[in-house]
Amino acid sequence: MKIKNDIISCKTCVYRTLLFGCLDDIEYKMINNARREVLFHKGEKIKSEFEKINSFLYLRRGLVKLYKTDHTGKDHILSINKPGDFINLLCIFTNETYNYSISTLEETLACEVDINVLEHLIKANGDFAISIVHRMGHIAGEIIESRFEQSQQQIKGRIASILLFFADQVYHRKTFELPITRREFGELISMTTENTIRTLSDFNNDGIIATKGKTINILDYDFLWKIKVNG
Amino acid sequence: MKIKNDIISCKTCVYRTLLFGCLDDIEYKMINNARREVLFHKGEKIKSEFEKINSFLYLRRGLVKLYKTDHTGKDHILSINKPGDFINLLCIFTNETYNYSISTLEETLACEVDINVLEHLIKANGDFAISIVHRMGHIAGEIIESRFEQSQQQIKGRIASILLFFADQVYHRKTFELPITRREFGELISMTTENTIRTLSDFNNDGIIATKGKTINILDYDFLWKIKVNG
DNA sequence: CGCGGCTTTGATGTTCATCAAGTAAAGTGG
DNA sequence: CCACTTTACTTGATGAACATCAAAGCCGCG
Repeated sequence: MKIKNDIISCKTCVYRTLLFGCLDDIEYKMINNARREVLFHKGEKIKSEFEKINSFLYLRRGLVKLYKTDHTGKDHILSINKPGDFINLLCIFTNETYNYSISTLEETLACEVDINVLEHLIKANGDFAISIVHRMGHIAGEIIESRFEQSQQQIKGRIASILLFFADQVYHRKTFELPITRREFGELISMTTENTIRTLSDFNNDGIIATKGKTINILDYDFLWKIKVNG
Repeated sequence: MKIKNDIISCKTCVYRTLLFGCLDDIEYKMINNARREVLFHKGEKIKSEFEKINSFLYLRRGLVKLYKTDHTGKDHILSINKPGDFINLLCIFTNETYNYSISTLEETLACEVDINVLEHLIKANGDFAISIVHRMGHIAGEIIESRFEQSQQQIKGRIASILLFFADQVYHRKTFELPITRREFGELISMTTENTIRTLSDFNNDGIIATKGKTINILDYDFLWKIKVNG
């Protein structure tokens, strides 16, 4: 972890309008003053479950996983978050602790804002409060939707969903380097490493994708969508 | 559905302090004026997925299920909500539509508050905004936790969890009438009706519970808890 | 009384986890 | 830089968990 000193102003941040668009200049300066940029290298743990929440976090660059460890020591990945995501917004104002851990999958640049300043602004600026509540609703909706989707899918559908997630939401390309191991892939879809590998091999043999190590090339995008939706 | 005219004042409502404790008298009257009590009979659909959200709902009495229907027509129950729960708080301020349907499992009395009034109060009263955001965080935390739990459990653990949920959270008794059918039980734990019945029969034969139709009597509470935690 | 939905049990097959074993790749210390 | 250790990846065999199909009893309701 490295705290950056040559931090970029929020004014040039493409993600600024996502959440802070309704702040006036003075309020906005408060955020900027209470803010620090932090650079994490790959594989670093940003936050631990049960750690006290004292900042608001969002990603400028990189990729992280949100996960929980069960009593047998096995990890379960809740979601993978990308630039623009507010990785702790949903649980931030509970006055409690994180209910998941966060680790980086790539070198990651994050903004960290003092939670007290955010709380002050929610109290002071009604429009900002509304925008926070809106944003929380959207994040919750995504969680509900992904849970609903997974409960209908078998392993092929779940693998297809994750591959399409990386292609459409993260890399915006049909060829990309998978940022997670096969084991993490399994932890993300609640399947074993072995069956995850087997299914990826099946997709490869069937000509739906081409795999070479961590490189994935989606050959039949439409068919992958059919698998995602139907199974 | 029946709109009650002899509505009870919020002042005597035991659930009032849960969310409206920080409102002053004038604000509180605004809520009260924008509020109506609605009585639904058993099996009634309160809200449909894709319906526009225009009110805030919470339960005074009764029991409801939140669920989604998939493209094959099969229902998936997201959660069962009891008095005191804010059944649409998490998705309410998205300016969008419900992302699940809500139906009653028993005769249910609900309070419905105009969403515009709530939005106005969030903007005007900072402490109220904070309490809303806190409450949303807690609800989200419960969803994340239940998802994490389910991903580790097989059918026996999931059945045990639901039985303990009804005993501990809903009825506060070890003997109760199951408010859902066996099919709905399956929809709640993402298992088939047949295997749900089989497992309940196993628990019955093993002397962990005693079942007679919809009546459930938990005989070995501690063992049920072990099943919930270990599998 | 007959129909439809709920419940239950059994038989069968599919999906997935587990165990085992081996190869490849990546990190580690001398 | 190389030997060594660890971690990641892969395939196969086996059994457990679960879905599906079928059939029958039960119960409430028009």
